[in-house]
Amino acid sequence: MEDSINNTFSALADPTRRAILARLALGETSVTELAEPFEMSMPAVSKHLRVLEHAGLIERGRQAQYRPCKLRAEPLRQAWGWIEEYRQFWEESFDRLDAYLKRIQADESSRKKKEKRHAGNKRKR
Amino acid sequence: MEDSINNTFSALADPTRRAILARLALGETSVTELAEPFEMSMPAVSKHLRVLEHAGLIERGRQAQYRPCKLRAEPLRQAWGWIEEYRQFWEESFDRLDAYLKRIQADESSRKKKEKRHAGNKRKR
DNA sequence: CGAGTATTTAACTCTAAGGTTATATAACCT
DNA sequence: AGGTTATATAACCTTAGAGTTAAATACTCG
Repeated sequence: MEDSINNTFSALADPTRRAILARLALGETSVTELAEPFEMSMPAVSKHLRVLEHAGLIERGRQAQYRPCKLRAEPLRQAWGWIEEYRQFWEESFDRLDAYLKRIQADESSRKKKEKRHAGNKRKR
Repeated sequence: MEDSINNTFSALADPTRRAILARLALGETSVTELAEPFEMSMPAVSKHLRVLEHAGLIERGRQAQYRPCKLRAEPLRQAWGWIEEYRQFWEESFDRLDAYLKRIQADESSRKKKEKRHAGNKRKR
């Protein structure tokens, strides 16, 4: 389980493999067709597929001499879930921006009310 | 940009680094404290931190002889966004289940209405 | 300044990852 | 059976990753 997320993330760390997944999102296809866009040998692609399969990100069938590959998104769901836990941290900046805008607004209105306060109004960073 | 997602995913592929991020989610802290839970040397942890920093997942400050680390979630947001694109694929099974349940329900009611239709009612898979 | 603490860098080892070419396997088609 | 197509495996090379220990650096404090 812990292991599976390792496999997922390390599978996703390679651009060739991400491209393969992107292609598979359009639909099941053969190894040869998957290999076509890449400037690398078939065995290299075959290895990438093995990694993806091992990570559970693809399934392979058999259809005549073809071994069609198909996306399996379950591990992506897990990875997504892991990252999701940190969501508050990237939304924080929006919160800060929001808070900042609110402060600005407050300043605007208080400046209108009492014009006396001068500009050097430092805030904690 | 393409590169940065490589760095993010490969940084996340290591359990030590994920644990470090989890710790940092609780708040900024020193390298020594980060290293404490792990059975590995300081230089090893230091290297992990360098990887995380290079991926933009942490920031480091200076405070006396300490070099406090702090979570930076922006790359997580990107990674999350990348995975998010595949969301429909892991939700598909729920959709299928949903569709299945609807079919069952339909069958139930139609069975009640006209009891004549027999069971071998194949559907496309 | 000099000792102590926190952290990084250097130099090295070991294993795994990603690629290659050449060869094997599997199923198809006469 | 024998040739063709699709894919996988074997054996190999090169580089990167994760660890180690030992030494350097960057501060603090008395």
